[in-house]
Amino acid sequence: MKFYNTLTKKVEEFIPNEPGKVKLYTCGPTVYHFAHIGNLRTYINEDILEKSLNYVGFNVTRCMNITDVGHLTSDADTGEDKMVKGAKREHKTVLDIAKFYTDKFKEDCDKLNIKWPEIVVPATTQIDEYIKFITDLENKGYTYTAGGNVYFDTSKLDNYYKLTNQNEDDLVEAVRDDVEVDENKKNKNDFVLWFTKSKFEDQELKWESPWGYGYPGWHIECSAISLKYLGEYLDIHCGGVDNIFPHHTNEIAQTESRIGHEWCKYWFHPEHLNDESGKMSKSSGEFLTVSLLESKGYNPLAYRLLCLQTHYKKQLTFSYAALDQAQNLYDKLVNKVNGLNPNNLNIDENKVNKFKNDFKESLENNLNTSNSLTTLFEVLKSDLNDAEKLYLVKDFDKVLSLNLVKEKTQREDHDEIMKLIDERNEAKKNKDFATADKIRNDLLEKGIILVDTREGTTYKEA
RNA sequence: GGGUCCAUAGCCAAGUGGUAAGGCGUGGGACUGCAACUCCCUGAUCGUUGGUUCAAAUCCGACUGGGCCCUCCA
Repeated sequence: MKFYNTLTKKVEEFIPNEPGKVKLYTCGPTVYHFAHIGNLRTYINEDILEKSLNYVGFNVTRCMNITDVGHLTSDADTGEDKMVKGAKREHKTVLDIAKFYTDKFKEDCDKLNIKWPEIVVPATTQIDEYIKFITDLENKGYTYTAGGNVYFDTSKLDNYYKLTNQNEDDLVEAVRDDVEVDENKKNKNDFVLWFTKSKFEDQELKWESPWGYGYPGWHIECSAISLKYLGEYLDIHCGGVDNIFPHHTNEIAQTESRIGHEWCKYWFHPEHLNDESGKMSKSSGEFLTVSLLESKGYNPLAYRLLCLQTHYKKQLTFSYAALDQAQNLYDKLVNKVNGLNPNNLNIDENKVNKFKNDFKESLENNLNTSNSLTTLFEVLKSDLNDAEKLYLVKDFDKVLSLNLVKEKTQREDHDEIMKLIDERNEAKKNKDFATADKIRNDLLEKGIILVDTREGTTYKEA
């Protein structure tokens, strides 16, 4: 298995610390609002990574945090906390908001067939861990206190920038207009581990600590949760590209300072979904959620398919034209797959294995999902028998997760429908097309689509 | 200013040195009472420009054009 490693800037063969086992950490969502489909693209690609690792034989343990504390608004560094803002908007407490949007996020993941990690940890449940973590760093001399806050002193590190190839001289402070320079920092890339002096007046969640009543910095949660649940040797750390600096850079700094050795060898960063103007955001442009797509008649899995057609290291610009294409393709795939009739056919292992191998090689080659889809199309076009095709579709769908095979459970009114089909065929024979079309349309209104084939007429559900 | 990702037909795209996969759409055809479904056929010399090479979309340089990051973010 090879994939692009941000740490080395190369596509590399993946070798876990323990043969056959993978410890995978993914940065989770900040649950102050609905996720948009751009957020979800990252999780789709991380899902593909996890399932591909499983497909080629690894045993994956995955952990994800839920950020429910301490994040700024998108508007200004000096503004309200995102969580607080969400709470005010909806007249709820911060933790109610977090619960609500965590549930919504999980629903979106379910609709997109993104597997929910076995370990999911809300940040607010681990305050003791952060305090232990920061105390350790303090004892080792990596911190200082200024202006009421505890900072990490990056000058103690030789290779703070190993993830990004930057250097301190070229770093521009407060490059965004809405960010203020923090005068308390000794070095421009130092960052806060524990706040007691909030930038926002109304930070709602605070805890007692050795440094005073306050709340954790923005980076400590992922480090602490990862160490606690996955140990000192992490195999892969994931997150959207926007996390590379400063979030992941700071995670490496504090974690390796604490444990005293290299922490994680592989860093996986899928690219963003953009809209015409660039990075998709919740505050500008159309707020594209899974629910919105559904309300417009799209299947969420058509969006998943759209993502899989593109490589994860390539930015994708969202358009309804592209989504329409994906929806068309999705419908065609489902039609083809469900037209297969595997009864009483045997599976020839040799013929099947050739395709399985192609599929696997595509995934192993830096998660080339576009090519793995091509293998799927080739299977459906090939001269394999229907049992073999269905077997492969099911096998591929372990990774693709597009629900291509609809389980056929017979409807209660099956006999009734078949009777109507007979009546329609009788009418057709008598050239009474008015009656024939009426039967077809009546059934369509009930969500039943008639399918005429050479072998006769069947039906399917819309 | 620095870092980083990208640039292939109308659209989505694969391609990692040997002379352009696949998909959607379009157009044509088969099937059909008409349709839907399905099936067949149908298109590009790869942002520009130098260079390396017998050979480059693929390697190197320059340029152009996009996106992202430089303390919220997926």
